[in-house]
Amino acid sequence: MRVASSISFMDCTSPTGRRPSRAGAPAPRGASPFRLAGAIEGAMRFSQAFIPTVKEVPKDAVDASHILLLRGGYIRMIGSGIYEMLPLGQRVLKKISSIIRDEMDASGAQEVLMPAILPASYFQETGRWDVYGDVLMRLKDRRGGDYHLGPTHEEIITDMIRREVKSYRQLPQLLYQVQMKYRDEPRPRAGLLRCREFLMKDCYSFDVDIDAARNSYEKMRETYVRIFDRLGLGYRVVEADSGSIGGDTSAEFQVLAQSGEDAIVACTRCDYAANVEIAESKQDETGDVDHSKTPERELVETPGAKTIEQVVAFFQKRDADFSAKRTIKSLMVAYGDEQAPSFAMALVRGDHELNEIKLARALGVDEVRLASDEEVGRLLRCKTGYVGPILQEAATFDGKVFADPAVAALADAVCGAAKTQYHYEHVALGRDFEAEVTPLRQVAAGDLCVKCGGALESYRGIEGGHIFILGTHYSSKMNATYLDEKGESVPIVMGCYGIGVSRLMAAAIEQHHDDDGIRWPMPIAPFQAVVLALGNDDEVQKEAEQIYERLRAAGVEVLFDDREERPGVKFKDADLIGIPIRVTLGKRSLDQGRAEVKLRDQKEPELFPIGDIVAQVTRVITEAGS
RNA sequence: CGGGGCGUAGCGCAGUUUGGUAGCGCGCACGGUUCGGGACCGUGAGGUCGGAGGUUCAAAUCCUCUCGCCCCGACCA
Repeated sequence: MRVASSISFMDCTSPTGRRPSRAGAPAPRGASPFRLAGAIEGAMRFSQAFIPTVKEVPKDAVDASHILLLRGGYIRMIGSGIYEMLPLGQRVLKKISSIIRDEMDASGAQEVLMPAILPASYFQETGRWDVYGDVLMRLKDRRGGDYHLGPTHEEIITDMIRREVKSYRQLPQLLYQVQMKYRDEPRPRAGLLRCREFLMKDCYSFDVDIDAARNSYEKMRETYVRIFDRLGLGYRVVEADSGSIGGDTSAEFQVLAQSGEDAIVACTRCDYAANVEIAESKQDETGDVDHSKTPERELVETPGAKTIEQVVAFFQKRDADFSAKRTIKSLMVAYGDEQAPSFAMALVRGDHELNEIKLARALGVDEVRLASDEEVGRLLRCKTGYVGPILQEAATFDGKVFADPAVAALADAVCGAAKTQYHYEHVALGRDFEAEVTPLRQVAAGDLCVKCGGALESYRGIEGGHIFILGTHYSSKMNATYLDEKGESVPIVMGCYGIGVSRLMAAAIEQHHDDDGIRWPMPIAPFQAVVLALGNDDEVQKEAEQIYERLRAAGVEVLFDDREERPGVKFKDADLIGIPIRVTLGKRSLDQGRAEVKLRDQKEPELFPIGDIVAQVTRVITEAGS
């Protein structure tokens, strides 16, 4: 065992593993006036910490953040999509939420805490008890009453507000909470990125009218920008679909990462950025398509050519220049009542993808789905793969047909003949078939920006935050009204603003890691620095301990690796856990009166006189900001 | 919900085809040697083979049912 240092009184436990006596603890914990900005309480000895790192890759983990959180001893899974936070994980969560709380408070929002377990009546009031379906974690109490765990809290907070707010004088209000949310996801995956229980900061604004609500929304947008900046994450604010939460205006804060679930496009020239679900690009030229020279339509037998790829391969045999850009992809979709669905046909150019959300909007419905093979057969009398807008006689389909502008721009195209094993050659919209022209396709890299005409780039992102103007969607359903100056009853205008706290912890790793482990941005690292004492030389141990004590006295969150482990083990663990600053002391450097400082982001260490270490470390932390 | 895969020691895996003493690596405990990038030698502890039922003299292994986990898709603030 190590020799106790005379200044180790602030330790959680003494080096002997026993608690220090009260009398020996002059400074109350958490009272250090020297704490650096962004620091949370705590320094720790590795030998006494609960940091169970593992060498081998857990078999069920695939994503970098999942693997590293498990290996680094941050989290453990106890059920599908349900995780425990170990001390390191909890520290990171605390740091992220304290930055969030700091900025939320600064924006004027007030923190509340609502229950996680909710009586069914609130969601029944807005219809979400049914709409949310299987995603709601439902329970019954002993008397058979219906309850559920909160997936989000619009109804509850709207109720809180409607009971108390009666007058315009009581508005605006801006309330938030940091709380566990529960969603029975169809498929939890990727560790903390998609859980059934997750930590979320949710905030709700209540305003007198839409203009005031826009103000709140703008204020939150700015607050979010400050939060994401402070977290040290690379992100884009993108226009987004509002989804099932309702409302019109919304923006997502997307943490950029190759492994992200969401595809987004961003302009290389201006600030336009959007989720591909709703992204638009500059309209393709559609005016004056000249098909006067287009040859007569021709029915071609195309055995086995079911996919665009196969069709292209078939026509390339005659014309080497033929490409998917000269084909029309025809898709049958079903919408409306699932018992008796309606059908529509969507046409996009062969090299484009259909955006179902855009099609749904064109149809004026919430969602559409691709028609089944059986449905296509019944409506068109042909197999999928040969669908086309020019129907054969036996077809019974009489729904709407929509075409993307890029299809309208084709003067001489190939499309399915709506007859199994056949395609048409030389067809053109307006001559051979009719369709309503509206943007339907998924925007892709290289398309032109709707705002400025610049080229769009594509990224992948992880949705870390989402802000919405809800309007009166909830307040009108729940009768949350106030009396205005004229004494008239008016529905409150709402907004809601979420940040996935636990998800951000994983997102940060997806964005910041290498082969050796995590590379935490300074503001959210569980510790700012780690001190490694190498070898079992008494002098080295003593000196390293002094450095550790001086760092903590200076307010640095520091982990002291005092374990009786070989150097390699300590280096590997330090890299894995991902602490930004590593201070290493070994016999060699001690003999020169020096210790080594290495940043997790850098390859090479730097040697400094031992007396300068504290200054160096605090300088790096200060420069990293938070 | 559709498709695929996997459940054997704390972790990672072999053993299942062809039924017959449950194994390996890591980790853990003890002793020794080592000590700047996951050391080495020796000794040792640790397993209802996911669960239930069945076939059999005999089941990790064959059959039936069931539970759980992962991946792809569908879905998703």
